[in-house]
Amino acid sequence: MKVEYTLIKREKDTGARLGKIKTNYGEFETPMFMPVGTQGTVKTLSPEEVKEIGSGIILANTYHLWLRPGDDVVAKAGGLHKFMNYDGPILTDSGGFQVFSLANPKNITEEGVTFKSHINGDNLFLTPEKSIEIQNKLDSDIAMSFDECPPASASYEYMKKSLERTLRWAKRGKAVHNNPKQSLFGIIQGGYFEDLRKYSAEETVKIGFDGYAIGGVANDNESKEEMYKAIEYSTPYMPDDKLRYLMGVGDPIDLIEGVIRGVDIFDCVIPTRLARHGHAYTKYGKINMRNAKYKEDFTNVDATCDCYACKNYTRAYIRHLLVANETFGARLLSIHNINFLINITKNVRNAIKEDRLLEYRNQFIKEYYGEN
RNA sequence: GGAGGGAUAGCGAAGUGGUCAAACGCGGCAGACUGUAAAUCUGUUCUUUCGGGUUCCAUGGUUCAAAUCCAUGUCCCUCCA
Repeated sequence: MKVEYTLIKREKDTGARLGKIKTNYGEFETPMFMPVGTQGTVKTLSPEEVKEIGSGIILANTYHLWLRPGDDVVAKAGGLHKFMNYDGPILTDSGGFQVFSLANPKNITEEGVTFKSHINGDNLFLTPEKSIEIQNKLDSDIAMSFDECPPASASYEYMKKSLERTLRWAKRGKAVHNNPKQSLFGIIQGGYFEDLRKYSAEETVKIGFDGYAIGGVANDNESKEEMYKAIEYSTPYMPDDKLRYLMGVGDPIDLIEGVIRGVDIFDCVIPTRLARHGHAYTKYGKINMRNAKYKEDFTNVDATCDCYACKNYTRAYIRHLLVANETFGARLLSIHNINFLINITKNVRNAIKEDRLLEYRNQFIKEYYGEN
């Protein structure tokens, strides 16, 4: 089956959506945060741990799995779920973001994109058809259209040209998509230009997908205000009865602001990357757990947190692990940070149910950014 | 007893007359990170009232100028008896 989205209610002040999504691998409530497992693993965590944290769905990457171990290997294993022993829903990104993020030389033409493999420098050619074909084989629950994700600094003219090509790519991808169990999502581009976002959204919806994503907002150093506007420019044109996915966004406040603007799911590498780099989210802001001041801090990372790391380990111990380069430290913080974001989405869901989302947002900001 | 090598910042290690407050690595202290080329990257690390001040085992010397040359001492290492 395709994923089925049900809109349960809208929050009274903001219109934020509480929903439910059904997949072949179970259902979960939205808003939801999706941990990133680029190479078929949420770095340092087992699939069981990811599920225990309460994550409804994870993301894996077409580009990376195509290069290694290869989509054929995954297909032979029986698909990505079996290959990585994860029986929850999986969304695969199309490799489109890698067009933006991977090192040059790269050449973008109507036909597709020429990459240099980041692993061995091989020349690679990825097309919309190829991306969908790979995702069909990976057998994820949700495949993403192959898009171009231009830098935020791109000119209006380039953005327009790029977005139109992305629309043509979306059609081509849809035309070859042939996995009946897999949903296919379209991606809205258009940078921070209101008319381009509207145009991209309307045209993408016209093509017709099982869900829709907003792309190109987490590219480079845009301000949060710009990013929020790009979301506002997009969501009004996205259908009520389909899942809305904001790609690459995961700063705690951005999750809340995204939901307020009509978004259902998010993905982001940041909780796990920050964890590996020694940072932890807390109710009172982000902290660098490597700092000397935690050397003899025998409290847990976040007094309000009930995750495995916080229930069992102290800041002093985790700092020791980080400083000693022990992977267990990165693991504990990955558990904690993902838990923190998943918890935000849980709090957001409750706030929607109780029609107090703005109140929740304001309280969160006060505590997270306040002096404390 | 004899021959040779060495002592440089928290540690390891470059530098062998001026461009040296002294490369580089580690360690320390901070910062960044938003569809993961990311357990990565960046800054900083004698002292200072930012003018300077005091350094390269110790003491004395040569020189306009010494971490670098000379003398003596102390300690360490290797080899031969």
